[in-house]
Amino acid sequence: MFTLAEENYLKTIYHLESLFGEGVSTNAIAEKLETKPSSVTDMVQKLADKKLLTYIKYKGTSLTDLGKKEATNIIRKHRLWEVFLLEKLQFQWHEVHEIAEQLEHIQSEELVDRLDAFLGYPTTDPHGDPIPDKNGYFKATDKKLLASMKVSEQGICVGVKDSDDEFLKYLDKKNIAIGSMITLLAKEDFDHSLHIKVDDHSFFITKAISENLFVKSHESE
Amino acid sequence: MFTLAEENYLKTIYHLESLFGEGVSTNAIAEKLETKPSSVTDMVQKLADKKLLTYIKYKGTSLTDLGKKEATNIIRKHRLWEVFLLEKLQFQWHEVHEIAEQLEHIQSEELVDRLDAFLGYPTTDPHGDPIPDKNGYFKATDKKLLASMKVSEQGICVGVKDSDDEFLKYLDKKNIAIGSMITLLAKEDFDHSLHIKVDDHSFFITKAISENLFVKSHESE
DNA sequence: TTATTATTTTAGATTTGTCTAAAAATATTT
DNA sequence: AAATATTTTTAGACAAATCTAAAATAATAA
Repeated sequence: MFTLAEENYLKTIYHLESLFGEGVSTNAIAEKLETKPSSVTDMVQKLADKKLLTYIKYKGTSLTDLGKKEATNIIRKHRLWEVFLLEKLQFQWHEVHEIAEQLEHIQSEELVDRLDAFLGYPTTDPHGDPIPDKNGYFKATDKKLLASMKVSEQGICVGVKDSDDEFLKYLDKKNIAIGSMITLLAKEDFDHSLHIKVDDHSFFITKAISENLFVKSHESE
Repeated sequence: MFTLAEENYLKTIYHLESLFGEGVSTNAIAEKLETKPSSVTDMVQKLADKKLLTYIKYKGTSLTDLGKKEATNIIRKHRLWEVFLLEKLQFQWHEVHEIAEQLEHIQSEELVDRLDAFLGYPTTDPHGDPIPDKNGYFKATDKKLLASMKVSEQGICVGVKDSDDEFLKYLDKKNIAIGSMITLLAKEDFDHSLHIKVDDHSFFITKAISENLFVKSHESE
């Protein structure tokens, strides 16, 4: 249906739009896709011709409903494959994204449906992000940053904010994964580091780490 | 490492070479890939520059060891994905090839190794063809055509010769699959049709069908 | 408000993989 | 062996997606 390049543009514009609102700038897209602004202008005009987005010169672009539908479908595929890689093939957290970037472009609705069923219709991916259903519908999760927890509160790890490779490796090393039960033992006011317990093991994490990990309150479950 | 087009050429040339011997003709490649001979000439020269094959003008091409290694790796991936689709996602026989054509191009050695392990290191794919190991090594199966069986002999279905879509649908309908036990009840000399028993069900098949189904003698197992 | 800076677009070139049409080489007939 | 047919290659063109360099527009500062 769409080329690889087109799909990557749609996905990127979708993400930028949900982060910063309508009217995504040419430079923002170029930076995310590691390409030149002039290339973005070309492609955006092409996608506008195909009614996947609206584009006003010098004013940025916004996806149409059709474009959003395509984008969420690609995101659905990406996240389902991530679940597959992690749960079925025992990949580690930081390894799944790159491979899912390729798998998300495989064209077969039947395949996606069967994969979905095979995985037991998961609703979130290994990063805690929701997996859209066949119609592109999904509800935002009630996740919050580990940094916002109160002392003695318990939370279940549901994802990460920035999936930096080094960070994901750190999590793997510390045995923090989706579903890990995290208890906040103490807060250090001086540098905002946290003393936490994961499973049976307790240790300290820096402020930066705590602001990059999403948890779901254990009470709310 | 290689582009999609390059990989498809390598795979096609490998298949043609194993069928008809060294020195694959430009037209043969063009026909298989549904492209023009002039396009083949261009690509073949490019692949020769990359030392993946040897090419002599007007004389055809043959894969180098490097080219064969690449080709068998793609075939390995294709066949592993076919097993996955059939065994894990419950696809039918005739549906797997087209999707595997896409999946075979996913780049990740780690992924292939883990998939291999996840599937239990299968040695043949759903068409009865051997799956090369990591080093490209595989041994030819001792399969033979159903048409060559003797009356009252038993065989296990191991694959098909031409995987025509209609034919695979026919097999699905008749409940003939990899591993099916087939007993030859009788041969009709007049039209060479066969009376066979599959599991508990017996019926007639035409000569054409019997010459397109591979079995492995049950004694040899 | 004018000058300067940053962003975005246009124009033209490049690469990959393809095509058509014509030329060259090889194979087959007569 | 010459004529004909087939196969293969070359030459030149094209679409997709990208780039560089220059021009146009918008935003910011003096």
